[in-house]
Amino acid sequence: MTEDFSTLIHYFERLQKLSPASQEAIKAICSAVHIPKNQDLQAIGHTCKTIYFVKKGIARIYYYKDGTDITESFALENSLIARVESLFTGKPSKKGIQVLEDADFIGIHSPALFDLYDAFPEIERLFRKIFEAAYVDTVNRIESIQFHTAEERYHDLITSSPDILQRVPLKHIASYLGITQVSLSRIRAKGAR
Amino acid sequence: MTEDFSTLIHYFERLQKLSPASQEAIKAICSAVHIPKNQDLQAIGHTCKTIYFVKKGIARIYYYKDGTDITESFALENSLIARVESLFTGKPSKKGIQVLEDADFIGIHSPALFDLYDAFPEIERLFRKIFEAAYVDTVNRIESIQFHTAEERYHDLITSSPDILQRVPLKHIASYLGITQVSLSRIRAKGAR
DNA sequence: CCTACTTTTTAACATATGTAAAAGGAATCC
DNA sequence: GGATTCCTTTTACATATGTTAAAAAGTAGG
Repeated sequence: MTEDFSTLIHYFERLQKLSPASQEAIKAICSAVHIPKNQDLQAIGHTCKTIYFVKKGIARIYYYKDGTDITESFALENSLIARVESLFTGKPSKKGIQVLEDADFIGIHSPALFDLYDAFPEIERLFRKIFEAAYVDTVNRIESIQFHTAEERYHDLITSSPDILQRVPLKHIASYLGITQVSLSRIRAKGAR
Repeated sequence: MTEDFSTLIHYFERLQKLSPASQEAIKAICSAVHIPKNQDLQAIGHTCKTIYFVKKGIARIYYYKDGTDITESFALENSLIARVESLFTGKPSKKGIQVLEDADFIGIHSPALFDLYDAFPEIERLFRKIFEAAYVDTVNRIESIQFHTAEERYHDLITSSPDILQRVPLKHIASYLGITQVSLSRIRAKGAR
């Protein structure tokens, strides 16, 4: 095990102080994963048993709705990505994770992680905090989707992630915003006027 | 303390087995609250420090968006309600909780609850599970909002909560669905044809 | 460099939902 | 029980977004 998981431990420690024993326990269930652009990190139909940390690159969670490809979310550097609706229910996910730029991930094996909760309450606490924060983000996103126009959401997105336009195809941004490519094009044309 | 919190303990035990000591610790930070119809259980601007369990009645979380009253969610009997974006951040909430039918709640004081996490890991685990499940629901709700029409969401709602139509004003259902009363009326008229 | 493929834009038309105003119903209060 | 207020529906019109198709622009491979 020569891999360097310190980036991840550092990320975790900003949320929850971890004893050396906890840190080692976490590292022991991590693995490094490199995936080239346009490949799937996790396929549709697969039950999610790994939480990924993005060291480098971009990934997206996507699924098919009536035959069209929908992006549920993006994950950029220094963030976690997982299909929680499968992770927490144990059911196969209707969603996949695709890599949009050659990417380096750290994978955390979730059944092993959940086993650590008994021996290391601070690890359970860490992930409680992580998912509480993700939950709050998701509640706020509902407000954003439901009560802002697609145009407002587009401008919010490029404000919060200015480089995303250069890094992911517009069609994925359109489906992420809940609109068609055509609508997004119109919005962009309008903004350029 | 003559109050009966056994409904709540029973609700919790379906998710996580609790020792008698944990049960007593939880009961010690609970209180019974009765609120009449149309009153606020928690006001807008107040920092959320109580998680409520609905024993009887209906409540909704609401806020104002450009002056119009928006319902974020409903809570019926045998469910928990809290403004998580305030609960987990400690910031004042822009949302309030209003009672739509005379209601009986059990309030759980959240700072006291979070203090229990150190002494009772199984209580921390219980609430981790509760909020993980709520998180999954919220992720699924985004899919529902973004990729189903208002009409589909209306029919989904009355399928999953058939009695809600009789119990809450349509205007709240409309804003919950992300549409105007007028649109909801149109959808209902269409269905009756 | 040329071809093929993918992505993005543009155009024309259809539809769902929003806005505003008015009217009909239902509940509440004195 | 009449008046008032709130809730719901209806109408007419405006607008945003969807759908389909085609053109244009950009990208990748031989």
